[in-house]
Amino acid sequence: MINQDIAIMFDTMADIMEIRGENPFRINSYRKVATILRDMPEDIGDFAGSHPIEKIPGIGKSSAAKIREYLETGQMSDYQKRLKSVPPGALKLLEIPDVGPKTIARLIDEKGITDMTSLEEAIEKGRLEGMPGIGAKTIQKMKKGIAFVKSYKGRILLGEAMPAAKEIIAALKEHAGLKQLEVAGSLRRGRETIGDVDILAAETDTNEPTNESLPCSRSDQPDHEKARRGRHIIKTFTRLPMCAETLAEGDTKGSIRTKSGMQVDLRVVPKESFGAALQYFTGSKEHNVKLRSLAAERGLKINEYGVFRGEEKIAGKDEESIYASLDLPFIPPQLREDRGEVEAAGADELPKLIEQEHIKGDLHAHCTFSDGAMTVEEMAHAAAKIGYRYVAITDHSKNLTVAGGIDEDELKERNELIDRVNAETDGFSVLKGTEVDILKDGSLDYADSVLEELDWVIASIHDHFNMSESRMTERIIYAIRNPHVDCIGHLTGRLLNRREPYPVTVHEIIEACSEHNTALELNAHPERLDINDITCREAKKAGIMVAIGTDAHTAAQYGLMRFGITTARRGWLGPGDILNAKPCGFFLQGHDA
DNA sequence: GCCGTTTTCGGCCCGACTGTTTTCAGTCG
Repeated sequence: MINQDIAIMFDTMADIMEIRGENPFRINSYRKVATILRDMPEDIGDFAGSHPIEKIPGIGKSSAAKIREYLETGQMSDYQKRLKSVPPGALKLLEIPDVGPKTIARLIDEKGITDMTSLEEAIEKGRLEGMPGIGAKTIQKMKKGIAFVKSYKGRILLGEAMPAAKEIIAALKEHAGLKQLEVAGSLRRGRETIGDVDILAAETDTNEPTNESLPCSRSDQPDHEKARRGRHIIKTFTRLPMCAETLAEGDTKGSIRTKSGMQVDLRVVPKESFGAALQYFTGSKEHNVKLRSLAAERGLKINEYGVFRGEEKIAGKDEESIYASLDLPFIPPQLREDRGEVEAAGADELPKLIEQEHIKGDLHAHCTFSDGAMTVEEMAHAAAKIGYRYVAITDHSKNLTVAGGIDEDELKERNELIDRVNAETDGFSVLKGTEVDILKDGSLDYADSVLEELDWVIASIHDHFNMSESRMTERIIYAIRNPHVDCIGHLTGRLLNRREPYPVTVHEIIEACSEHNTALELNAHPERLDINDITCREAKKAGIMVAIGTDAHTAAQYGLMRFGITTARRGWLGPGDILNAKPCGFFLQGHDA
């Protein structure tokens, strides 16, 4: 995708400028351009064909010219020039924790370091010793950091980070007697991958003054007493059983690496500032910057302790108060990416977002007929038990032999079983479904006469990933045109940290879906989250419905629905945009079942 | 480099922790 290619160039230029010590605000604007390009649903080349690039807020004349040059020539001369100004391996050094641009610049200029290998060598030979400001501890940290970068396997998946965070919160509640604890950061915003886990704790003390009008620094509490309590909480944190290494341990902040390699930061804040701190540490940075500029226009100042008019604290106990001080409604964490949510909130046009309670069923599940681990009955009972009204059993089709895909006879047998299960159940239905393979030429793995017997047809790609973008797109559109196809499964086939998405022109798919009234699946498995948040939002704009499915192969995986919901919320989707917020009857219309 | 219902120049968020420091720079979020 060309947007991603250009975004990487802008990010790389920003990295180089940091090492070269250029104006931080200029660097920031380069990073912003990269983010804008990544978040753009459409191809920047297509966009540039009909719009001036500099009309995009955040992209000015200078960046637009760079982008245009690349679109026209396949080259960006500023990028090439900047690349030559640092050793090619030096950028990788930025990934080492606690090693930043200033240090790297000195390593290059004073010691001739060019990459990770030469840095390791210099450390081994003691060549860094005696550098002013870089002592034994810093060198030791570098060594550890290099080992960490080498073992690094990518960002942590939402589905791994959330349970880990919950476990730590439970342990802190137990060992430190804390009541108010929340996940913050990108994990709270529900990003599909997370750099590190942020947790926020409020000090618990019944004697604490709660007078909102007092700035926190004028609390009756002696500072040393607060510091002592904070330190105690942080010490408890760094001694939790899951902690493998302590990275920092202060009065209000601690940082550990867990045994599974995750960095977890804990911050302790006064109770009366909990909302301000939660808002602040949830981010995103871009969202906060926007709020701060809104505050500045009103003569207010926001920091992690509250909202202040001069010395007077006017908000901070909860997040609602922070937004209210700016005359804004509460903005859900999943929207806080500076993608228009602050403006929408100001105009009272925030969408009503999908919630777990709106979900009436799961539209993607497997049973023992294909590669699932549980029977139709077991899957049905488990779904009914969590309060669903239906589940679609969507076994693989015969082409997908590795996953036990079933042929027409087996499908018929399974459908008869589903009929029997449904006959015995009240208020709950099993939908007769399939996840039918889209074959290489776009045709489907079952004939129309077979598909028309089913309540719910997901069509998915499971092979021939290496096609060109245009052929892959045609292949999927061919399937969309089949009137029996209700939904396209995991559109891009990506596996986070493991497999790149196959190339597909998303806006053409969306157009085709819109034309043929076909839904897109939001596969809720944390490795997939496919379609992603950006595509969700595009689908909504085009009026396409989204079906959240967990791809459950066992009943326990119904719980993955929450990650799908989070992603849908990030895509601004509400109950009206989600197919499985509809009642069961919606899926049975037109069928005999 | 970007932006402007005060502005075309001057601002762009800011506090905690660490290490190597005699008062602060670098890193991080």
